[in-house]
Amino acid sequence: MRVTREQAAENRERIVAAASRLFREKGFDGVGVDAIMDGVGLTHGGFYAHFDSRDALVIEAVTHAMDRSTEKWRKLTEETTPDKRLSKIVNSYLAPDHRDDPGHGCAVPTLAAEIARESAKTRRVFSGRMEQLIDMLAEQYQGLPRKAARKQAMAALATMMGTLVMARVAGNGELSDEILKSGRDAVLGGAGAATKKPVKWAAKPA
Amino acid sequence: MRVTREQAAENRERIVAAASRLFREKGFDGVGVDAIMDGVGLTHGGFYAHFDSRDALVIEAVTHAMDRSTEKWRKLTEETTPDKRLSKIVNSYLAPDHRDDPGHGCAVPTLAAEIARESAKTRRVFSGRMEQLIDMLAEQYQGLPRKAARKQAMAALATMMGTLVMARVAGNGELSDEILKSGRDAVLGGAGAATKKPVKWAAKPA
DNA sequence: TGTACATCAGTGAACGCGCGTTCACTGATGTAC
DNA sequence: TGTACATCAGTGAACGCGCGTTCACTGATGTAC
Repeated sequence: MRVTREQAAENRERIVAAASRLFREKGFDGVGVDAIMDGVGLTHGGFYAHFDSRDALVIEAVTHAMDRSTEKWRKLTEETTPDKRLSKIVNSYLAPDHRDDPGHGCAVPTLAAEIARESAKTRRVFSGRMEQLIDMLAEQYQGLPRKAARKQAMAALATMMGTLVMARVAGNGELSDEILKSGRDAVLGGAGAATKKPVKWAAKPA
Repeated sequence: MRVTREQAAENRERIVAAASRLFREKGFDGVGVDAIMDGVGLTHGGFYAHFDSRDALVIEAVTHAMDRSTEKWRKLTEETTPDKRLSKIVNSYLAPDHRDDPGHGCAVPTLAAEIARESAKTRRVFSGRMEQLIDMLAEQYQGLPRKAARKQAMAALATMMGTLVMARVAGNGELSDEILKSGRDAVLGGAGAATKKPVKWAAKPA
């Protein structure tokens, strides 16, 4: 039975949102068209009224997830004073809540490794969104020249997403929390580390 | 037709090695039993003379890959003076050669995100091998107390594997090389950065 | 404003294909005498 | 050391299931007059 144009548009958006969440939770190969449409309360046959193929949805779902992350970081910075923005982002990213709920979290730790194996087109789209996150982080390194800030931002994102992946592998116990903390301290400068002054990241071996 | 016990044992090892490489290249869901056995020159039916199930092979293949990484790092440290060991490991890890050949590289960037979704048992096994890598890195932070060294090592591995994932998403062009360099400099202290003295990792925003 | 017709989002069955697993069979290896 | 039999790694066909996609159909929405 036909529905309103408006309703149809809303359904389409809900399919993208559901897919976006399910892919982050179970991976691209862990979720079928069936499960996605179930998650929206529709039947699988109707899927192709909205998308040419499952692959087309994959791209949309991933960009949707990435845009939500950018949005979230934007909100975080807006409600925080400039000197606390970096720590705000990093602490919310490397928090148990984020670790334990990949479906609503950043798509880089959950899907980037799989995207690295996808077509050049898909990788380019994702790459572009990754650079948006990098740019937002770079803005937080105001004390550094533009290029150096960008470099710090790249390494920060790599550390953040790598830390989250490793923490998730470790589960949610002591080791996992330890990993999260190591990531926070590495990016933010190690307040509360073993020594009084900030632990020097990349300390030279004795 | 039956083969020597010796031959059979060798075939088993070759199946594990082939699976290990193929999983790293294409992901757990990107390779079937068929393709693995093809890679060894056998037919798929014979697979079950060696393994109870495909899942059983997955665990063996992953530990195989991780043990090869540990072995490689061990060799690298043995042939290098203590003060250059960390940079030796990091530079070989964050090199274009490694980025462009995931099949023979570290399993953490290629498979950890997928393993995070596997059973607790699988995650525990992988976690244990990850800690071996962390321990080896921690040994390179001789100037720090045991706990601080371990913490640096965790963050270093997170940065290294995160950097590799992001570099692979970016392909193998300019952006990808830039990402690789940001990771090397972050872990090793930024020699060759925009400023003369090492860029302070985790520089406080102005 | 009301009526007749065209459109098309959504339904549910069906198709085709890939993949993990099973199984009867083969024939060289391993073992018992 | 040689012979007879049991074992079992490997073969290739077949099974069953899940999944992406197609399709005829439904009936409310949108449109033309």
